Amino acid sequence: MPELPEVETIKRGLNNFCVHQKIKKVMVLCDKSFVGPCEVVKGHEIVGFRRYGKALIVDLSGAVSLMIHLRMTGQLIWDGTERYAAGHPSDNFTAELPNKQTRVVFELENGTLYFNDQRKFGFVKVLPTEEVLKDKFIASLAPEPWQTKPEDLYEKFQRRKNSPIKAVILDQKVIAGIGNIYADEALFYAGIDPRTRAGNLSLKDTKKLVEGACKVMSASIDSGGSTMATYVKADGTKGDYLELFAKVFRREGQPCTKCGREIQKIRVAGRGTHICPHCQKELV
DNA sequence: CTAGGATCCTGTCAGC
DNA sequence: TGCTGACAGGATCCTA
Repeated sequence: MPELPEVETIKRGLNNFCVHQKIKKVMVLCDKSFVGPCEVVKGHEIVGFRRYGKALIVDLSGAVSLMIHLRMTGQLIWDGTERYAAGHPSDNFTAELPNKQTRVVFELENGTLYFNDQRKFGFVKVLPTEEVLKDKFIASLAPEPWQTKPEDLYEKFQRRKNSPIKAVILDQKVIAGIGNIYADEALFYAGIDPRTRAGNLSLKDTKKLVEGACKVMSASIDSGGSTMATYVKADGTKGDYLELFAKVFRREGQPCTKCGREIQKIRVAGRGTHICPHCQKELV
């Protein structure tokens, strides 16, 4: 679930709450969720946080780093004098921890950091700091939307010309950080039907799509990511920031904010996909 | 090389 | 109530 804006939100929060603290103890409750020797982490201080696409890097003293990928259902929940939680939105944000979905626990000096992950697709991986950039996933990441040159992206679209454009922008080797929410939102911004073959986008279409990705992601980061724990709606019920800015994602059956026609949910590249059939045109 | 589908795992929800 | 299948904010692996 968590995409670039959510991971950026986590990074900023943890930098605020956890940096410069020593890791007193690590508990691995699910072997699959922790790659590498967990003993080497103990006793080291958190030096800082980095983010590459959807991957979070925790740099520790002793030239050791952690790479954390939340995949579909990962969450990082800081429990100190206050709670700070982000990632896949769920009751875990406010629940008693650890619980059934807790996979790794980091005891720090002023609180505890929980890595929760319902589906166990995510992981924490230990590696020497100098090898972070050599990690296969990190090394193959394309530039993020703000650094993407439309000309380069256009080239990649030509190479993948027969795939639906949505499938192509979900590929982290093509453009980094986009997931199912922001793919739908960026395509809506650009007025492009997600089923359009990538080869049918012009350079102008490509520019518009990059612009859309930048705008929707910046807006999300500015509002704290789409999945903060703290958002309470006016009526007192819980919500997430998603509903503050999403124009199509999870809005099937509701009117399009531009034209009033009904937002539809379809299936593209094996993923649930939300479109306005009137505002988004299939390019041929 | 590309394109498409299966797969990892747990949980929830709709339909019968 | 219980069962079944579909689906889920990701990425990789396998096959053609």
